Amino acid sequence: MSGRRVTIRDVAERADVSISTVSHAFSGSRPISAETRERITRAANELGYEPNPSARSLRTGRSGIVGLILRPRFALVGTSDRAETFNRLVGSVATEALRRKTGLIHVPDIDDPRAAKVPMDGCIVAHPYSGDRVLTEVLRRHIPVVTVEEDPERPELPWAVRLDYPPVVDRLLDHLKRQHASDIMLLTGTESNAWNVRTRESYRAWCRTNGVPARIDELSEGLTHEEAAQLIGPLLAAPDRPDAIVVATSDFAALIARVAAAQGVRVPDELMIASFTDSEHSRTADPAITAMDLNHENLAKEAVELMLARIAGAEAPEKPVVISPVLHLRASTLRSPH
Amino acid sequence: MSGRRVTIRDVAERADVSISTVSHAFSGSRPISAETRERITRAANELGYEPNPSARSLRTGRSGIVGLILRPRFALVGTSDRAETFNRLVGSVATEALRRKTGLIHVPDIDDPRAAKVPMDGCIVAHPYSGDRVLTEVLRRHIPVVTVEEDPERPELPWAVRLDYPPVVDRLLDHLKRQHASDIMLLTGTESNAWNVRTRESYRAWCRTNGVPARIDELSEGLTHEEAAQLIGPLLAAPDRPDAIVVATSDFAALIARVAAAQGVRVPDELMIASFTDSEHSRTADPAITAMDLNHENLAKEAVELMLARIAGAEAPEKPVVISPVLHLRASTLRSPH
DNA sequence: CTGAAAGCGCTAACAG
DNA sequence: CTGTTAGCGCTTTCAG
Repeated sequence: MSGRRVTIRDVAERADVSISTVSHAFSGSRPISAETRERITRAANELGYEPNPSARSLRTGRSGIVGLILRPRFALVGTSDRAETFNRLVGSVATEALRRKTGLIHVPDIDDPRAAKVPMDGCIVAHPYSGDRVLTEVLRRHIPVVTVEEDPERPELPWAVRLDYPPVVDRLLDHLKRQHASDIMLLTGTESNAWNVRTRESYRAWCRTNGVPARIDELSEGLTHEEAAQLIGPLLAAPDRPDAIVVATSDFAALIARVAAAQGVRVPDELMIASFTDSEHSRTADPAITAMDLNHENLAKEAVELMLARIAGAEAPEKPVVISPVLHLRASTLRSPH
Repeated sequence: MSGRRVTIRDVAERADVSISTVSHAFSGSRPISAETRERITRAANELGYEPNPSARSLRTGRSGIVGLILRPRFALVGTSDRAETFNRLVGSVATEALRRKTGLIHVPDIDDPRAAKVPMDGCIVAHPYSGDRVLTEVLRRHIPVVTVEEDPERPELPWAVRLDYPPVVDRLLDHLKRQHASDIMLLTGTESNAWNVRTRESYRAWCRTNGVPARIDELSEGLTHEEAAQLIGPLLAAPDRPDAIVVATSDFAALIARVAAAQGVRVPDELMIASFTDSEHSRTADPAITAMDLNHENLAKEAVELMLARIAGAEAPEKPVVISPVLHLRASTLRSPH
């Protein structure tokens, strides 16, 4: 093909200037006469010159690339609720990184020794688990890290963007109570991340405050819809069926709505349903399902901003950045006044 | 923080060997005595040494990173059918890249001058448009490229993995005909990529062969469900309603099924429905919808393999690699024998 | 089996 | 305003 890559030296030669002049012409880091700049630009274009990013990084100590590690194990292989979550977050981070002129590299598994080590200035770890193994490794390597949601066992890491669940969970539960729910059940996820841990805590606290017994069961994020349906069917048929269910994932919320319809349980009159993620499933279910939106766009925006600040040498913030989830009240929890 | 990054020099000093010995100990590219190797390994661990990827790339001329450019503009912002497609492809490419010890970098917009230039050995461009602008730019820069699906205007590029639509489209249409469809309508997408262009061509060819008029209308991939429903409603209410609709995207197929149900049009007896992507929507629709699966996993696998071969200096293949889409016949096109 | 040294392409002092 | 030069950290000849 094209014999050799063209370097800054070739451009300098052709424009009849020194290589440092070429370098500065590109970076704009010192004044260059219009005429010289013009000659350099032409030479570069004619030769098809592109600066070598590795050489630049080696010299400057910066690659202009941040890594993204998405921890939830069901992000890729799970159902479409997880897929949509994954998508929105990755998409938002990518968009924001682009806006900030920063490359984004997908780091599938940092401590797979086979994985190519890539030059990153820092790394965003999204939705870490309790005592997250990968987060530990990144810290050990002294890679500047920002987390999206905190590691529940390491709440002290200040370089984090987190969601403030309690007020929103309270608002949801208060709302259900006002709609005359008397037996609100929580179907929590089984992954040990902040989303599950914190929402569960908030639910428990609310129950305590309101003097009602907590009623919690698990519905793993990893279940297929078939498996989940197997568990939901009996629950809705049981004599002690709750009159409101808050379920972690929105696709299972939609599934509950379908099972309820099949069993002749009326939503919201006999059963209210809400979920802790929002997606196509909750929006288009019949009836539409009340859901807490995780505000991925803002999480991503703040995370990238924090990352760049950290790379630029900013002081550690006092506290993590706090984002509020957004509650969408929909028909599944709106009983008509009798 | 940690004063300075630790380099190969520090390790050499501490292990009391030369830096070249350290280098070779890591790369295994020449015999090292067990004892020396042991000293080096210990020193490296104690110091927390990690080779600098930029220095390595600069020296070797390889970064071990390939870029992924996903072209369809609705991949990120579109509905969940597009999201699922995006997901499966990115996920599959990432997985395969990992298996091959290759880093994967997300390239959002190659010719945005603001975007950081990243070191990539090559670049996968997925689902290019006709005369794709970004593909042109990548070629101009002499970046080794492999496309997933061909640019319809550049079918001659041999470094491509493509889907072989005609046989599968024929099988689908033959199947519909055997189920006594007499008026099969195609609702094609409006994006000018191979998927739309080739399936449309195949449909036209089949109509010609079978001596029936082609009946094509457009349904843009960019429409919201509401907008699409506005167009579908009248179509199903019209006196010349087709008795089978093949629609590009699976979520619109599911939407058609819902609109049909609402209008009392029985599927599949009065109307058969099929789609040219498969997703959660087609699988879980009622009735489940016949769909063509784009086989993203195999596309990704072959694309990564081709990319690595190309980087390694392999000869250009004679022809693109050809993958077959997979047809899933489901209830939406299975009429009970009368 | 090990060491010395050249240099990948670029940036940033420093010196005009 | 422009040129010279010293490395960034690593791999890889070439010599032992």
